[in-house]
Amino acid sequence: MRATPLPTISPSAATASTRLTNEHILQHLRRRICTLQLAPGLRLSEVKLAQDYSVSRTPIRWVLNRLEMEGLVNTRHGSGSYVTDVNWQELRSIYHLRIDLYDTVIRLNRHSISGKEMAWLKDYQNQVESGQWSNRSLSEAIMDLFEFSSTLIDDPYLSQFCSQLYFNTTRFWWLLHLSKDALDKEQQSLETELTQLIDALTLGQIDVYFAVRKSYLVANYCKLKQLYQVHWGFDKTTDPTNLMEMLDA
Amino acid sequence: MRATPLPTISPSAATASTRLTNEHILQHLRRRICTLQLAPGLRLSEVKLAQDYSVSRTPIRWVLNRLEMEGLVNTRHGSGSYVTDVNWQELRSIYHLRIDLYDTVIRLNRHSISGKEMAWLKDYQNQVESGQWSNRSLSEAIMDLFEFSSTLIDDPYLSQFCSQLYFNTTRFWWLLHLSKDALDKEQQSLETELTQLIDALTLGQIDVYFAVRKSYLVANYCKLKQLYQVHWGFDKTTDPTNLMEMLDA
DNA sequence: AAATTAACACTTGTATACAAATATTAATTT
DNA sequence: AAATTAATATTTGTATACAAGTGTTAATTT
Repeated sequence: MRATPLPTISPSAATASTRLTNEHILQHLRRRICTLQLAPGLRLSEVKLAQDYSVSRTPIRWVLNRLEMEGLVNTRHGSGSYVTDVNWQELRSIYHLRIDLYDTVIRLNRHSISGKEMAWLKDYQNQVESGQWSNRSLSEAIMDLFEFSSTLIDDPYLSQFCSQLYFNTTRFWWLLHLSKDALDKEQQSLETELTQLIDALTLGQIDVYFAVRKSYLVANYCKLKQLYQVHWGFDKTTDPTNLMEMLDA
Repeated sequence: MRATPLPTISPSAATASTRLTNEHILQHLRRRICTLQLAPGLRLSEVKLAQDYSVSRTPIRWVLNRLEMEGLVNTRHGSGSYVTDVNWQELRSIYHLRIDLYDTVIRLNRHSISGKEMAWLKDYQNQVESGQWSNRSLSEAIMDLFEFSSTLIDDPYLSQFCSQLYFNTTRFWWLLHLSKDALDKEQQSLETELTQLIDALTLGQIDVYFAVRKSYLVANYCKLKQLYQVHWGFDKTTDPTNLMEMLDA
């Protein structure tokens, strides 16, 4: 169920025969941040991470640098590396940008679908329809779909940038899917989106594919916006409310 | 003449009292790459750079990692760190993306001009009109204007992304301005652009500011495209011609 | 003489000791 | 007892020795 398979080890039991590459550690740590296993505000100790992944501080520092560039971590000399938090204002900006960027992708992207890609998506669809989904597993599955979609963007700069913005918003997915009811609806929503996406690729219309993706992003943004307004009033532009406070409420 | 003043030392004579920060080294090295002082294909030795900037390999490796993420350097284990080269295909993609992104900036950016920014631009205009400009100095001045413009983009993600793309195209500026004649025309072009930019800011129309910037980017792209077509024929999509070969011709 | 192989020099990657900065705790002063 | 200050522990940043990989050169073999 993964576009790029992650090593299935738990980080604290990294006694695998082959040493983990820096890229693997980066992906693994990023996932843990994006799925809220590592909550905003949490301090990440370099020595602790080094022990967890059975490497020295040097590769860990490489990974933390990457995560800092991506905006997921904030390192302070003598203090620690902290998982970043985002307030509503910043979150809204990122969503607006992501929505607008989809138009750029639709205009510029000239990717032609391969059989392998088509097969991946159909296999993914089967697994989504047949599986039982928890909060966590569905969240990860949706990340898998995003990562697959980003491989359909030919321009490496654009693809990477879209991913970076995604990583900074996906943590808030949890805000919308705390209840069992919301989870079921999300699964249904994903299934209908998948049929549309497959239809688009079957016709070879990559632009339609991303148009569908965009519409679901907009829908998600609207839901989040509504949730925010219900709980904290309308358009407080100077609102410092961050993710952790929203989760607590 | 700099938005963010660089230390004026030459890198080999870094005997300054205060140690250079990593950020300074990064900016300095990036400038040297973007102005072709460090040509595409060149191998950068970590120990050599460490000596030049009077630091150990550790900060240098941090800088090279950043430059690799920006796409300006390519590091290979056991071999070296090489300044990247770009072929026409890739260059065109980046230009298309940059042009399209200006529309995103125009749509989303809500920056209000401060007196300080206005003053900077007018001072810049004075210096451009009064100064004598060589190839090198005009190239650096144009980079200064870009860096100033990017500070007018509020969204940090969008601003940084635009900068990254800029760094990957600006090296080709030299292709268009090898002759004294082209240089003079470029200076005149810059002067007229500046009056338009100042007019836009005076009226508080930041969107117009970036519309002007966009038009000059498009003009530059067209010039480059024309140059390419004259020398290497039309639309060879599989053309591996890179910057170094174009400069040689 | 040509091809192959082994030895060596050189470069980046990792691990680790130490330096600099920060956070915490204990001691001191008021 | 409260506030301040000094001492200590903890954390990230830097320098450096060593490991792993690469490229070149010289020796060896055919």
